[in-house]
Amino acid sequence: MVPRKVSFRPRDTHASASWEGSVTDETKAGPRIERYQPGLIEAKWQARWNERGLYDIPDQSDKPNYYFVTMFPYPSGDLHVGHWYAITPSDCAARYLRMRGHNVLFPMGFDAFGLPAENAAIQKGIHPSDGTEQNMANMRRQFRMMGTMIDWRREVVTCHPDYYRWNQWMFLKLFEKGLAYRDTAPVNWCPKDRTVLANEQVVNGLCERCDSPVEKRDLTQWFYRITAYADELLRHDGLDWPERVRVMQENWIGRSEGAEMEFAVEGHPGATVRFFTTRPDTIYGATFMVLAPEHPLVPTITAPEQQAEVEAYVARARAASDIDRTAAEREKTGVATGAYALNVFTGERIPIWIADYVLAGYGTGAIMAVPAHDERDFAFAQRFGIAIREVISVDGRTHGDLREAYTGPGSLVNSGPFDGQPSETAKKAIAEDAARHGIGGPKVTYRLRDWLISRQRYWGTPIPIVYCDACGTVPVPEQDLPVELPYDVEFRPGGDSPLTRKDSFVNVACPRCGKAARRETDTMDTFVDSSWYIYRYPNPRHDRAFIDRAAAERWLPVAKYTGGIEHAILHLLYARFMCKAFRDMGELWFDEPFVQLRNQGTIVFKGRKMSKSRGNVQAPDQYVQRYGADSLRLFMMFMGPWTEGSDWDPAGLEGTWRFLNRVWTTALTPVDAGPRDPALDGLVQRTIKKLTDDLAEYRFNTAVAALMELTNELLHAAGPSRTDGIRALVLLLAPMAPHLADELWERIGGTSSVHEQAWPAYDEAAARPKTVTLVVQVDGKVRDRIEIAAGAGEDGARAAAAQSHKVSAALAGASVVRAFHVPDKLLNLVTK
RNA sequence: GCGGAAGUGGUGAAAUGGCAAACACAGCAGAAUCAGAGUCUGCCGCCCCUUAUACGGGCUUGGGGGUUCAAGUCCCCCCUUCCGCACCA
Repeated sequence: MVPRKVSFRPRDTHASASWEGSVTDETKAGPRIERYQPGLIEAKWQARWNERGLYDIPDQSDKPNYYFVTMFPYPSGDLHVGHWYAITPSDCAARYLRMRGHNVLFPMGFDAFGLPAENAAIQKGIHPSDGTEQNMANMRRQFRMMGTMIDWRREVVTCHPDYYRWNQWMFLKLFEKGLAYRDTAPVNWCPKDRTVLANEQVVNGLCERCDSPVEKRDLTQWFYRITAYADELLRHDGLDWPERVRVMQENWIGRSEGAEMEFAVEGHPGATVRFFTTRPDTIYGATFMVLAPEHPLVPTITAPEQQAEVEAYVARARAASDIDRTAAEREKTGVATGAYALNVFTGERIPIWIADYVLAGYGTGAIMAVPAHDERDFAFAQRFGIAIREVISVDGRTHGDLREAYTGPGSLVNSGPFDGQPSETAKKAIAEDAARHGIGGPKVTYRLRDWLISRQRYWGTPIPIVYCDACGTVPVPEQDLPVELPYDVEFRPGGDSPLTRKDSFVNVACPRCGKAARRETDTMDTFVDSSWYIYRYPNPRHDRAFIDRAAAERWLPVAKYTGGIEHAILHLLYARFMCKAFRDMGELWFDEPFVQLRNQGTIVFKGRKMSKSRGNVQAPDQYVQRYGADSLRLFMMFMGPWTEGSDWDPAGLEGTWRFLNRVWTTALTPVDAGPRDPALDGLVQRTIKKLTDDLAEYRFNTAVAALMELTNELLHAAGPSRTDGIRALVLLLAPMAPHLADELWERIGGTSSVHEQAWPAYDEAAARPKTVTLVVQVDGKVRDRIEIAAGAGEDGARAAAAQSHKVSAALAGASVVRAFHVPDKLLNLVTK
């Protein structure tokens, strides 16, 4: 049984033997009109566009170039409703710009490396390469079914060697510049995916992909030095980006200004504790220090009598997951090391503790603790009975026992020579004083970590490095690229990457000395692949460089970029970093890859984000079959504001389907003779204006509504105004419903394709209504609505209002003391 | 906890400080039809007046206050939801 909500009449819009005979009588007296059959029309126009190369975009034409990119998909095998929601409105916006007179490149490709393909290999025995190729073939078919204006000649596929060889080349360039390096660090390990992850790919302690709790492991891994660009990445000057994304990037980079200093450890000559603080002004209140449990100094400085307790605490901290350790509002724990540091400013010896509220990964993994002016230090000091000394005071006096930490500004007290200084100036003064004493100085710290790019998996770009016992870490020479991923490998559940077991891959002669050496078996994070694909679209087959500069200079940077908000700090930050790094190498000529960014909202199904891994994707195919791609495209745009996202409920699809049927009927019903209709002419002009503005701003929903209103009027109109209105309607509909528009364009006698027509122009004066409804209020309450000629002044409006008996009745006995007139809209008469 | 966005009919939603609910979905009624589907027309926030209709009137954008001739829109306080950050020194 079919549930009622989604019960559809048996209707196959695709070709059937008898379609030519199926006609309906739409008008009482008029001739019979063919039924709107999207299946036939869409197949016809997709084939014709293809034959004519309508979307083969030249690099140069008589029109200005415009580079419009929407994020390319992972080839999961099917374009689901979420993809349609992301892609078809973007396609509409690109088509609109094309009609506005731009030479618009709207390319597509596949982010084709990644774990799902490899997991399928392990579980189902499908080779990632074969599975991915099959998936891409199906998705290309689906893309054509959508009616997109993609220039497929420029398709980019990241898992093909002619793409990833440049990924490897870029790695070598970054390595040369010291921007790619190998280091041992505590890293995030996903036990389910059996690979390390970048910080950006860990969300609340869980793997971004599979939601498994992430473990910390000390591993030697490859990093891209994104932190070298931290300050520049903080700036979004000149970018037309959503504020939200900018804020997310700023938070992620997390710049803080302060000072780094070091205190000597008592009884350990040469040993110092380096720490970062944003409040050097409070240093006279530092009554203890705290090291992260993982801090390398801990074993050295721990006093013998504290050793057992310290070791136990460190072991516990290491075992705890990040989620447990960072749980908010957790009670403070910690252990004294028994060691003391010397606060050079106060000359006091202060105890050194370890506690897990200090993070190994931030700053130096050590802090000076100022309980009087930091909430966390306050809680810790209270719990362990450590001295709390006030050094910042709002009123310049000291106050004895503090009940809570004071974290605001004030003037310094108990701070020796700095007493009386405002805290803001003292920050700088004390940091500089520290520099004079040779124990540190001003310092800026970031939360952003370098980008961990190596993955212990097969289906990715091999990292072009060879390890030689004699020569060490040796980059693969450029001329030996690509380092090809071997096809013939064995996939096993769990364990290492298949590459580590592939002797013919691993064993290699050292490029430097020729002796036996071993290849790096890690592959690159797939976010590396997608961090530069936009440079490849202009000429994806260029084999001399990662970018065909001659072609790319005509397009780059990307004028409009659309995609999901989930990439705010992942893809978008990485892509900006790569752009800047290669700009500094002279390979790119612009500072930012994406001039304008817009995020579509998320389309959810029953409250959950649609994704293949969650198993709740909704297939568009049945809807395309029943209503056609044009109806579905239109519905994607009509559901609500595109940037807000929506719950997937196909019920409303019936509305856009009916609308397109009305357009069809209206456009093909012969027009009776009649006089011009100035009111309809005005509506046509206003609709053109509305569509022009709305499509430029991605306000698809109100644009569709305006076309519906126009169509509802045209339905009952006659004469030349109707003919002109239909022509405008077909042109305005073209970016949204490209197949239907082209069919109607042909049938109403248009030449070539509707997609090669200019966007209709409008005349501001003609768009203004000739008669308007004047709302007359008395004391702010609506009393009457009067039709008057547009352009009447206040006197005219008041004269018209005086004629209204409803207004007179409301004014009975009262005298008008003031009047407010909004021309052509409203008159508010205010009485005593 | 900090930062941001949002809260409007049965539903999706619309509204440069100037007629709240455009445009649709669902629903109801009618036309046409042997009948259904599709199509077309009308109704479709709440309350009151009225036997009922017609005609009227009042209220209504999460709650409370304010600014204004006029507030969904601006300001203040509160509630709720969603998103981001979250022991970041």
